[in-house]
Amino acid sequence: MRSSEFGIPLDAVFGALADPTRRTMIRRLADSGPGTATELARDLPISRQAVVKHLQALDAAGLVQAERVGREVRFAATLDTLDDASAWMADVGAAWDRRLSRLRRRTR
Amino acid sequence: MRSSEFGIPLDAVFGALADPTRRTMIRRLADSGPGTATELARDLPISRQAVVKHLQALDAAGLVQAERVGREVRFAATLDTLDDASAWMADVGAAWDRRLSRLRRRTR
DNA sequence: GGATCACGCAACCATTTGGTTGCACCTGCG
DNA sequence: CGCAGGTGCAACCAAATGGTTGCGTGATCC
Repeated sequence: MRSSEFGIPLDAVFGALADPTRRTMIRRLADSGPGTATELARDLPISRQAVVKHLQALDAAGLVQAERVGREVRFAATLDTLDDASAWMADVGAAWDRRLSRLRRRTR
Repeated sequence: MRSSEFGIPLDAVFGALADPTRRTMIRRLADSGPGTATELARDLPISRQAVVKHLQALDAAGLVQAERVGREVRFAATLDTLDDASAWMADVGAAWDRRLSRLRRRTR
């Protein structure tokens, strides 16, 4: 099981997901479709600039993708990256389960 | 479809997973079995105290469980919590996919 | 009983993070 | 053209993070 070749972005992905505001944003983008920083900021208790910074974090993690449309910049969720994170978790979980069954077989 | 009732710990879980040292630790615990802070510190380039702090973070996230054995404290991985995180990601992914297929049906 | 080993607590430090405000720069529209 | 709306810096700030060191306490082993 070609485990363990997880790239560098895990830091960024988990880091991005660690913030509730950021989670809210990507959720919003995921089910209401792409939007601009200014739009996002309208629904949130923080300034547009704060939103921009969060979007940068999400972008760095590959969780969001920017596209310029005239004078505005629309951000869309790109959730392929979540797979890497899922894979990592599954991998650790597998190791643990493997160890447990090994033990179970041995003891009592 | 019991979606959306994700507890508070998502912050803690993703936050804990965001740090490479912490990921290394839980991986180590997952496939080499439980260990103490002092042991962990031997394999890592940081002090025991730093390891302790990381373990606190992992514990707060419910990713690790402490058990006192005589004069030492052994930490074991408890990965049920990962499921919550997985579920969250799956949920967002689902929303996104739903939206995509809705669009695909509509445009061209 | 005494030396030792692992742990717990606290102070302290540098850097990162999440947020703000102010202002300059484009781009589209009437 | 002129102006309004959206973006893009940059400076600045408080709090959280990841790390250190020093020292006190408690269990174990001979």
